[in-house]
Amino acid sequence: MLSSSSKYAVNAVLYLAVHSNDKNKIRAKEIAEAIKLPSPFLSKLLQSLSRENIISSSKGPTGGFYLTKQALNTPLIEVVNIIDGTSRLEDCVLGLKKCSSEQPCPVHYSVQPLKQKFRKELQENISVFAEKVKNGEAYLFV
Amino acid sequence: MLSSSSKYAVNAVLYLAVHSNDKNKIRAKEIAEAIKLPSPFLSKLLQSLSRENIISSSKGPTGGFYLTKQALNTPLIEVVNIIDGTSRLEDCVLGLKKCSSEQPCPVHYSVQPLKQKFRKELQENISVFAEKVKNGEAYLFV
DNA sequence: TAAATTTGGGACTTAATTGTCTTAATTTTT
DNA sequence: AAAAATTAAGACAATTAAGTCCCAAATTTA
Ligand code: FES
Ligand code: FES
Repeated sequence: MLSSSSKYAVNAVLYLAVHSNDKNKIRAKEIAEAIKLPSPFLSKLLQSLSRENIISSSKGPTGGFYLTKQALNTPLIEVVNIIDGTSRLEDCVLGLKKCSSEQPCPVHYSVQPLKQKFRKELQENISVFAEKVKNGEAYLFV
Repeated sequence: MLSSSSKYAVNAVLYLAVHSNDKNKIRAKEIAEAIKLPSPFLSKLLQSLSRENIISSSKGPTGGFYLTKQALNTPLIEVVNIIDGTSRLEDCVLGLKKCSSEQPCPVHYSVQPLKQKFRKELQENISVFAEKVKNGEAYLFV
């Protein structure tokens, strides 16, 4: 449902949400080891997110990636949108040019409401999902 | 959410459900033209479905692909399962080895029920979706 | 029986995604 | 000022998905 890249990106962002802040930056390599991922590839994803100001970064020794307090209030879906674009979650499931009730495909009324709810659930802020990890309700990279 | 291949396959199967029967077989080329798809590629998809007995086929002139009456009672999701496998709709959205409530990822409780409903909706028989096309409630390949 | 038509199967090509590597720019420490 | 550590950027390689092609097998028609 999501590309591998955006799965990695979401995991990494939630890892940052749990472990980092502006006083405690985390190197790409550390995250990559934690979530068992090739570090150069993760770096590229983090750079994309940083370029779009979803996460923050700083160079040099003691540098790394981190989330500011206000960044925690970003809807999680924005991470997906930057890596995958929006079409994956919005396009017609059967490939029609446009997903609409004017010209619905045969499965439209069965699945369109679910697609919409899916996007809505991912509109929750990063902090909401990070909180679940912090208090042991949910797990990353297992 | 589905691969391009299984989108094509579902479209083609529903086209057959609407237009074919054991007395009226349809050539791959005709379907490919109707749903605007490269015919050799569609042929391979139809052959996979035929091998798994989701659809029927016969060779030679007057040959082609078709759906028997009982084939109309196949759950639509089987088409997807044959082309994509089941994992795409069952695996953890964030890429955990296993999607489960014992070891849930941070978005599990938000999206797992939706994934399940999605699969359930596609359990409806092929005939149910074909009927919508026949009576003008839904459209193929637009 | 021969020719024509269609599916079946597999090798091959192309395109997209995923992953790696090299070098530059920035910052900190010494 | 120099060295070390880190992100930034982009070229390159490998893998997977998508699409093409060729020829064999089966069936119908003449
Ligand atoms: S038209 Fe196909 S999902 Fe909406
Ligand atoms: S564990 Fe991630 S969706 Fe169920």
